[in-house]
Amino acid sequence: MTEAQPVAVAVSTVIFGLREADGEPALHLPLVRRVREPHLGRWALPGGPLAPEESLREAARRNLAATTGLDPRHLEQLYTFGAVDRGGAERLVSIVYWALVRTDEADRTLDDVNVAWFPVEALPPLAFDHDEVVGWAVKRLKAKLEYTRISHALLPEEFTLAQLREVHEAILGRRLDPANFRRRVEATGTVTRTGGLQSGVRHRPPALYRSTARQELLT
Amino acid sequence: MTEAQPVAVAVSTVIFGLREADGEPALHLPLVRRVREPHLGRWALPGGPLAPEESLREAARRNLAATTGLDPRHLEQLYTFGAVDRGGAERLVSIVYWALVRTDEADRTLDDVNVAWFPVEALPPLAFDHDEVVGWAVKRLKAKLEYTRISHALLPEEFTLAQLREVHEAILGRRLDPANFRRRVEATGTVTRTGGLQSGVRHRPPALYRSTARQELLT
DNA sequence: CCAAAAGTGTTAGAGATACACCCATGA
DNA sequence: TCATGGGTGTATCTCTAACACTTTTGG
Repeated sequence: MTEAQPVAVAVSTVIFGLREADGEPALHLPLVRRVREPHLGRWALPGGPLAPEESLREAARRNLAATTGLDPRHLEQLYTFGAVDRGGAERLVSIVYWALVRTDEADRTLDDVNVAWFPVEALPPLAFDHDEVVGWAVKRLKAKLEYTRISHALLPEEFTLAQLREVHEAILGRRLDPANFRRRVEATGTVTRTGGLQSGVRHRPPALYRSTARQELLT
Repeated sequence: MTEAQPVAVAVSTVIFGLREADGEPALHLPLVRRVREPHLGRWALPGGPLAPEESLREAARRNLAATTGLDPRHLEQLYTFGAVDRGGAERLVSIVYWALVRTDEADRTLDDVNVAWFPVEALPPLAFDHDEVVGWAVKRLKAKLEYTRISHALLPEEFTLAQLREVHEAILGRRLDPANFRRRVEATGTVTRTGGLQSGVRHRPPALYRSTARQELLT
């Protein structure tokens, strides 16, 4: 199981961030326009070849930084695609990661005509089988929302429960009852009150929370 | 993202099957003894290099058949490991699948001194980081048991609910209430009564069931 | 005072769990 | 007939969803 193979290995990443759309936060992701064949001119997931001396995770992070200038709060392997007819002439095995970046960070994307954010609900035609890949990533994100606290990775250090709820609403695509959401989150113990209040709003000032310090479980 | 890389790609598989241990079914998996360096003589997961003209899934199935002679009822990608220091001198990316084989099939394993079944609870020291890999696979199996019907893949076409329950008990490592298990399974609609009864037992003959025909959702 | 969202209380329903009890068979 | 697991009934508990209601701010 150690023979060399004429197989190219690349790492790509599906990057999620929240951006305003129609006055409400909506799930977006950055794409890069391909500048060479195959699929020249099409939008694609940021990615590139695996360097011999870096781990898969490092490759994902490096590519992510190189193409978008972003530093993800969450980074996790999604799936490895390796169908024989995936596009180019030679055999390509593509290891896909998915990442979450903070809302405020998502606005600091590198300024490049070949990089742009798109709402997940309205993506352009993508190169290769990247449509399918994005679909998987969205599915995984929704699932993990239910039993982990990855949603914190999309918010700044301090946040209100309403902000956290809006994140969940944007990802799940449906409204959540504020009262029940509050109780459910507080019961999990994943958030802690900072003691501060958010002022400047024209209603009762909401309490600020932060993610409870705990051992991060890498997946 | 299409440059050739000096990286070897291999596919390995964690194969689960049920075998008797202390009169009760227990989760087992087959291992192969390494016949070359590195880790010569150690037990390892069956695997081998990816051939240029086969899909990842095909590679897993081929390797599985070649080393154990088995044909899995369930086969699913688990994770891709690619740390730089994973063992050999050269860089190796290892795509791991996990599989389930039927109990009756598991007894027909190829007769080879370098292939043997071990109970998951008492594995020998494994080559590379295969201990960790097996741990992940077990975790995934337990999780999927709750919300899919993969457990059927470990049983013959027709089975009693007691057999199905024993499968779950063996994997989860704890007893389940027969009455509640029955109702829960029947409520999901994943099983159908064949109309037959299992005779020869010295108590009320249990009804036979089969897995409800339905679109298989590949993961 | 009024609008708006924060935050609390309460009730009804669904699903899980524990366990009592009857049923059908082989020995 | 008895032991054994198959199979049914049922009370309890927990969790969730729905929604009424009180609180606290800015305008």
